[in-house]
Amino acid sequence: MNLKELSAKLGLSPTTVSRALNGYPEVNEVTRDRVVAAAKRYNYRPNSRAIRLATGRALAVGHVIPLKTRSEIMNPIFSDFIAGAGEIYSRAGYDMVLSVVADDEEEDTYRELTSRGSVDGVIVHAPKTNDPRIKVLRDIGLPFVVHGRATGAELDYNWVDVNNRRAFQRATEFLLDLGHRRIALVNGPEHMDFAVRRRTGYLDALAARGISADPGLMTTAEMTEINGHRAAEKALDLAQPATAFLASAILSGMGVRRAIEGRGLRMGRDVSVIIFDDDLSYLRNGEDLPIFTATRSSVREAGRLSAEMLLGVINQPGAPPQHRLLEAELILGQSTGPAPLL
Amino acid sequence: MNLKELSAKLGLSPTTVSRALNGYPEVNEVTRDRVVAAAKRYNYRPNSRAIRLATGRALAVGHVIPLKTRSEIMNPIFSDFIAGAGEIYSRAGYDMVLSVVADDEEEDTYRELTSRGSVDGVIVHAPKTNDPRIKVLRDIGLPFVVHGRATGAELDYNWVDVNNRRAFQRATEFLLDLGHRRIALVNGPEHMDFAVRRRTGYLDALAARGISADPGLMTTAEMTEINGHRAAEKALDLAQPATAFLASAILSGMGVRRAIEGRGLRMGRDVSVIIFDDDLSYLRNGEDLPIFTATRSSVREAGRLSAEMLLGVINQPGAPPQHRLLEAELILGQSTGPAPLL
DNA sequence: CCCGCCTCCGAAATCGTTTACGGAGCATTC
DNA sequence: GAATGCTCCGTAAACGATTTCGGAGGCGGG
Repeated sequence: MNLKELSAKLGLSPTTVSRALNGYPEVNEVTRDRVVAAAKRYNYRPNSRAIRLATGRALAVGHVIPLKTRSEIMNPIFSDFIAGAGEIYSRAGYDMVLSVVADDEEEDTYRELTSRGSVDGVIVHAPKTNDPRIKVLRDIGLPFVVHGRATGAELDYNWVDVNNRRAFQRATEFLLDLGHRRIALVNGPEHMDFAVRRRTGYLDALAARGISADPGLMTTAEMTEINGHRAAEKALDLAQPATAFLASAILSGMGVRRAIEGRGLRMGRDVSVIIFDDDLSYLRNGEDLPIFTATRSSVREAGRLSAEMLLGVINQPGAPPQHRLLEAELILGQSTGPAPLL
Repeated sequence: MNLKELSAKLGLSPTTVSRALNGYPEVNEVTRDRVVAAAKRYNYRPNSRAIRLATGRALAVGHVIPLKTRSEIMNPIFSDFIAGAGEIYSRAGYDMVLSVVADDEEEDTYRELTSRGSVDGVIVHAPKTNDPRIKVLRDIGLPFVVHGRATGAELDYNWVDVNNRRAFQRATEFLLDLGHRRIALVNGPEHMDFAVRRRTGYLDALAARGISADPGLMTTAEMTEINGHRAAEKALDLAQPATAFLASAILSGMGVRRAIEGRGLRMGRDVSVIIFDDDLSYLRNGEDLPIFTATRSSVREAGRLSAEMLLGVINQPGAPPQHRLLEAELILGQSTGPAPLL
């Protein structure tokens, strides 16, 4: 059942039927009702392919995912972010198209997507410091929103980000207030922008108290359980071992916990741990009571906000760049306590 | 730069240019070369919206994701499966569109997707026993492939699945061979089809040795670290505690391990653990040496196979239903050993 | 020489919508 | 009573490709 057939059944022109269904004012209300009723009755749904061609819009947004052997982006964050964004898209009648491409094809993919007209905008995931994708997208003229920020980008752009620096600064201060002086940082990969910001926050807090950072207490690696475990082992083996940990992800935190308990120590009493909790649906930080004290910010919510921003940008081109800086909340769990007296 | 402009520049008709670029035989090779060169030179890329309308194909496949508050589908599996499938799609020039919808809207979404013509086929995720979606899709006539199987479906359909029953049967036998008699099953939610099959495998292996299953050793819940921990605590608290565990996911297994080590026991010596390892990119089972003994089957590979099957089904309608049953390999890690002597 | 076949190309319809433009009918205004 | 404006609807041209149908020209065969 297409528009022509429906209009024939109604004895109207396709124009009027189209206008009636799309809410245009130049159609009598009684005919509109008649049209709407018939559309429902005959189960008419406009062909999206035709709409897209006629309107020149793709009614779709893209998420480009570089398929690295190193798994940076295919990370636990991803599915929850997608879930949040997808919620907004489907509500707005937009499709979400995912492109999984080889690492070096990402730029080409953006060009393809625009010149073939398959998307109206994209979300940029996992920005690195000085990320080249931003310039490329600006040059192409494809609307985009970055989930995170890319320090060093010369041009302004749309982004949604968590205040990573502040979060880790607060977390560090909290540990310092508890008397901890040997605080280990179990950070993510530091070519990622968020990881740099978190380190900065950590260092700022230490500096503010006149404590010099110990490079031996700082590690950077992909945020897996194993890496967390390894980093904690190392920090606990030091002559002056760490009494507290700041972990960039709940998985790292789980590794840290395992290292602590593996030594017969108790987390929250002997050693304190704070994690960054993205509030993932299948990696919950406890149920009623949080296990880890954490800086928490829902990545699903970030997905929603990014999607909303992108749809806004698409529908009002020429508007000034938008920014949304979310503050992570500091939630108290069972993994922190006063520094043990020596 | 569209087809008309390009053909004007070449002094040819749009027809010939289209044919030249699409490899039709009725065009002289020298003109074809000329056309191809010009297309590259002017950076011409055919508008996908127009192609879709003209050919009547969507050149896209859908993945419908019910957005449950209970997070079943938004699970760790998801992103790796998507990565595998997306690889195949982009190689074939297909788009992958994700629809995140409320639980009760899934059927409507399928109808919408077909009648609006936005996809050529879909992948069905996380089938339950007697899953209603299969009948719906058959009725609609939309090509689909199920990742997993739905016991009790009356009609035949396309699927890609792991031999879950066999995997858990072998794992159980392996533990029995090591002398274990109190083997706990830490299963996933048993309205999911794969969970039922795994339980069957477990029970079959026990029955074959004349061991009656102890309901107190069997738990079923979402596969999180916390639930794994809880289940293990319970099984270790029994009067006759478990000496071995069979966990349905690596996350559950991590919880089991924590419970074991929390009691000062050592995994692999005092208590054995086997997990089902989906080979997730960010939840690796060790690095060189596997931590857990495991039945392993790459979910990313399953994504690839499902996508290939779906594209095949789309391009040869009317072909008989296809099936692909993958066998999980049993890999030896450090988490299993002979049952302790009493 | 004519017919038929093959090679190569073009005109025009088609896919199913949206939308610019115009026009009929009626009421209002001066 | 003519001009103007408003309401409501239709004609036809887009959108940018594919595809059906057919035709011009060259070549070989009878």
